[in-house]
Amino acid sequence: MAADPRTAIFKSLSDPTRRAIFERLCREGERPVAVLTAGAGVSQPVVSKHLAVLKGAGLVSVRQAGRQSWYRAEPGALAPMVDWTREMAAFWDDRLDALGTLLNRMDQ
Amino acid sequence: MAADPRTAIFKSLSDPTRRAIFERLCREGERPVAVLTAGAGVSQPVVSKHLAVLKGAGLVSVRQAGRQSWYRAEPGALAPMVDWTREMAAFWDDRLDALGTLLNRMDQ
DNA sequence: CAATCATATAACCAAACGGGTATGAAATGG
DNA sequence: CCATTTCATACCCGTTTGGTTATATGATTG
Repeated sequence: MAADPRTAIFKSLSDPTRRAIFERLCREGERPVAVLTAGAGVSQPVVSKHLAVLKGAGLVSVRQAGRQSWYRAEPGALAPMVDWTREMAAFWDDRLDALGTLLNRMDQ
Repeated sequence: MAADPRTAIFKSLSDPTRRAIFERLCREGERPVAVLTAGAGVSQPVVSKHLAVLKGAGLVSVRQAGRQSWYRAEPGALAPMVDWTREMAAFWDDRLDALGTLLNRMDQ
């Protein structure tokens, strides 16, 4: 999709429909396309395209089982985004700017 | 911009030029538009528009000083994104799926 | 083998997006 | 008070995006 993995991740998650699909995969585990389509609010081809975008960003992977495609969330793919956030937070920390608030949230 | 704060944040950060502007504000602190334009690789009006988008997502704020507009990053505005990530990580944790990897990164 | 089911792809469309140039508006300075 | 600086806004343009319907492909089942 985008050369930069960060851009690919942010772009993938910036669409509500697509993010909702990813959320479902996080909550419910591996699911076939038909199940994801039910309740997505859009047509099956649209779901397939969203899944392709998420796959392009590495956020999901597919397992073929007969005529079904089982998609699953790939947790590790969010790492570049988390790292970037920590990087930004470090700058604020350095400048004693809004110190702690976000870091506390990240540290639990 | 977008009703959902998460969507607004992800969308704002999904453009490389816009994200670079935000990064500079995180690194360098408060800066006027002219300074941000230098090195942005795009024209001043484009920088102003990107800043407007970031402001719409709450990621930056402005302070007017004479004819200059000093923009600064707003750390706290990333909170919904961090919270969402933690939420997703919790699901993986619950399902003992790819446990730890990302959480370790988030917890330092 | 024919029919059907699950998914992906193609073709298409309207809207949003990221960029540009031109202009407006407000503050500053000679 | 006129010229200049600083920024935002308006307008335009090509591309991307998110959605649709129609169709192709591949696996299953009768």
